[in-house]
Amino acid sequence: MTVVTRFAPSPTGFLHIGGARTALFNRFYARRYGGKFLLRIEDTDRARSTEAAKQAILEGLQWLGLEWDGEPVYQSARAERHAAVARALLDAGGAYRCYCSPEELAAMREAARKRGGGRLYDGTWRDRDPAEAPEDVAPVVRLKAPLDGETVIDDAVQGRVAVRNDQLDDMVLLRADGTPTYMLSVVVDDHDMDITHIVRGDDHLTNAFRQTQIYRALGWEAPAFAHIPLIHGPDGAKMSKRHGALGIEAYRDMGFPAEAVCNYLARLGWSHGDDEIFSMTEAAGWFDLKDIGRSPARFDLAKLTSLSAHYIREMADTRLAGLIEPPLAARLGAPLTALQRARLVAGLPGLKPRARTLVDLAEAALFYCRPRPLQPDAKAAKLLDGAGRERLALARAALAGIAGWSAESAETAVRAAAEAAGEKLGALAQPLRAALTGSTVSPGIFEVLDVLGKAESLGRIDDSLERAAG
RNA sequence: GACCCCAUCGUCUAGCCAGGUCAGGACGUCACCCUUUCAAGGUGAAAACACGGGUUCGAAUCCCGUUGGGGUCACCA
Repeated sequence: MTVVTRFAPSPTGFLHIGGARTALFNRFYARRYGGKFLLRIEDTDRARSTEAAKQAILEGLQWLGLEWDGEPVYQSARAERHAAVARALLDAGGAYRCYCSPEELAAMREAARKRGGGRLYDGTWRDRDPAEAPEDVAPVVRLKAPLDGETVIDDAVQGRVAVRNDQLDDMVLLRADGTPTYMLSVVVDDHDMDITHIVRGDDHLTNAFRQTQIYRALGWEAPAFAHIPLIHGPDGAKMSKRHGALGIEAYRDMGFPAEAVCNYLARLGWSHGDDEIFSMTEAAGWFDLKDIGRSPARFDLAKLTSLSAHYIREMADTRLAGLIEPPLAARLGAPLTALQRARLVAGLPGLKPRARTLVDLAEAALFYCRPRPLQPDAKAAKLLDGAGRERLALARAALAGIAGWSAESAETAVRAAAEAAGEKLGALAQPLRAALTGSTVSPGIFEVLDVLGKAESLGRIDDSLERAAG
């Protein structure tokens, strides 16, 4: 049997962190067993589904690198098939028409609450003679669910879970307007798409019982279920808009590389021994449902950030440059010139270990690309006053005499100048840093000198010297 | 409220199924080292089996209960 998994988001909002992880696990599982990973857009709620949300989901998946197999299936396009299945079930006696009014239903719900649980729907029309049907009421179609016994699902994550059938009522399959409900559509689609494993959030666990009853009524074999615990916000509460439930693109915009987000998400609820940092290919090779935990996890931005820093450090310079060029150009107000790009790539090795996100990195890289004269920040400006200016002049003189410009030769020259002046290296390095970068924080100063080149370096130093003099 | 699920450092987790380890790792925190700033890196430290009963020579591991957290209870998906 070929494994077929699916991710089935409803396009009523962005792709959130939990959905992304669900998609990731489904993809891992399909890859692990050489199967297929399908995408189904559950857009049957026309009132709430939006084109923008659909795009956000597709783009989010693509950004994360979670490509699906084949074309996405749109649930709304299959409504006629869903309804036909329900009508066939009706003809076979596995379902019936119910003419209850919303008021009657509300009363039943109230009665059930007073009773302290159990079935909501009291079965009024289950065995009633259809001849008694009121003529002016459009009926819904309900499943004739089993009254006693229990419905059991053997969940790959949760284990065997059983619910007594007297807790489950006759769910609506077809609305009064003839459109199928979610519960029916999901079952028909999963069946028609040959889904073998349904990996989804814990919040669907109770739906699994209802769906199992539909499968049974239809005489279809249910797929295997794996209900993964939800991701909670940092405070332990359910992820909601108030509690850090952002769209995946928000994390992209915060500067987290996609591989860091994937790696982080993979470790939330799933583990492979003590492995923390791994590629998605490795994870797919290791992945199995039995290694998914049963308890919910809290979202921890600090750990994501540390993974982000790791992937930035490890990333190839040219690729990294490509990722931060757009925001850099935006800050500069112009596209990068070849010279700026060359300096950027050359400066990246020193910049990388100092950045935690791509946003940090772009910000820190700005000084390599800024045109002269640089505008020093307040702390840097202070380093260029009085004594600092004199030491800077000392450093300039030492630098100006260098024949073969390199990080090493610059270091030799500046160290010698510091020693001659009876100063510590830092006394010359900090003013130099302020002049060269406009800041008090930067990569190693000799590396900066090297990347900038002799002419640009001396030019920036002179800019500072002149500013301090004037 | 009813039904269902869960419970190891602050967080993510290994260990649990097939009881015997100083309960391991990672993030974060703290200290020290390195050092031209800031990072990175290195070394080290503090930090957990929710509670109560069993079963057993022995329980984080098996059983029951309590407490705490979570999910679901629509003609939404």
